[in-house]
Amino acid sequence: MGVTVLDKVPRSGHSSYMRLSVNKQGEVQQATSRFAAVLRAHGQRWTGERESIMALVCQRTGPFTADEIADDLNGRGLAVSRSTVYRTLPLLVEAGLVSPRVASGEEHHFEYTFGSSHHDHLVCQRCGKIVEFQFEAFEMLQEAVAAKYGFELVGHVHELFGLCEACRGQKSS
Amino acid sequence: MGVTVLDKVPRSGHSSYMRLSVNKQGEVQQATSRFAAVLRAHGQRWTGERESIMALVCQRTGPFTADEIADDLNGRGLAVSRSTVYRTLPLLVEAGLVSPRVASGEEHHFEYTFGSSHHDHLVCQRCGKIVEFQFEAFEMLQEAVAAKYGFELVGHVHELFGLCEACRGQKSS
DNA sequence: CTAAGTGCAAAAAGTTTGCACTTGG
DNA sequence: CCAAGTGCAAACTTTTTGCACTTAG
Repeated sequence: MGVTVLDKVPRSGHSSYMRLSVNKQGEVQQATSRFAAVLRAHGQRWTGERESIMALVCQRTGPFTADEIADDLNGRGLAVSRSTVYRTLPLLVEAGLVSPRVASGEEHHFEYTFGSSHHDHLVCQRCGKIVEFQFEAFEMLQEAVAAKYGFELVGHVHELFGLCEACRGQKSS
Repeated sequence: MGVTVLDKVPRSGHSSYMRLSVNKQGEVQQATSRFAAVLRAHGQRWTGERESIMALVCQRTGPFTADEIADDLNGRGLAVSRSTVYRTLPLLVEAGLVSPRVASGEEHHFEYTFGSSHHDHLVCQRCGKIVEFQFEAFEMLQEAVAAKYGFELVGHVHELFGLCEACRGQKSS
């Protein structure tokens, strides 16, 4: 059960860290070929733009928006238009590589959720602190529910909202 | 474990059913007084507009958008401006009466999630069919996770994505 | 080759804001 | 009373589209 505590969501920010662990690389490759396969199956094409987007998305560890991906891409000198990013993200969702996330009154958020690195969020409604958690039991139950209704599970969104320890004290601000 | 199968999300539609079961009425009252209390605690006011919005929101059984609420309100002859709805929904979220939901590329969705009538969703990515499910085990685990990190749980979002039985057949459309 | 994809700029959605007017406490 | 809330219209932000051009298969 891995845990990470972030201070507010780290939006945007051209964080040019393209270095990956060997382990992660394998996952990216797997994700990439899955995307390519899904596209092929739908008579769609594997383009350089889609590859760039995929690569970037795989690096992300937290929620991101379409706009952020576009900016990040351009920040790295990769010329991919905003429209293309907007057109590609839904494809990644369909392919089960990315999941939509709950947006708190702003734009839509997505998150890379392919492979083992999956986790869910516990969000403080007051200060915005996010705790990532992972519980095997949830994953198993989810599979069970999906199966019960004849669904093939592709992804999920699971966010818990509440007040963190610090904020519980000064409740009625 | 209650179950309901909807055919696509029933967006908008001025469905003027204001009739409530006695049981439901109690819940609405409880929700209303909670909202009033939270407002008071923050030095905010209990206005007719907020009451109208609350009442409407309590009737909703599925996801809705700010716009829908505004239209519905106006359809019932209640003059509440769109801005006010946009300004009120976040308050309802803070009060723990409403939870944000995952939006699939459109506007932001919310859902009334106060009281016992709570349920989660299983959504087909291809045809949009939604199955509502409720599993006690999830609720309990969620409380456990929140407690583990010192959070007081207010609400949650839990949506499963996949392909329904019908859509699994014609996968590569 | 030619259907699918892309970029651009324009349009459409969706959401927020400033300001003068109301109103709850 | 007066700080908080509201409506309206304008401003903004985010997302979608039409179209001419490019390109993967």
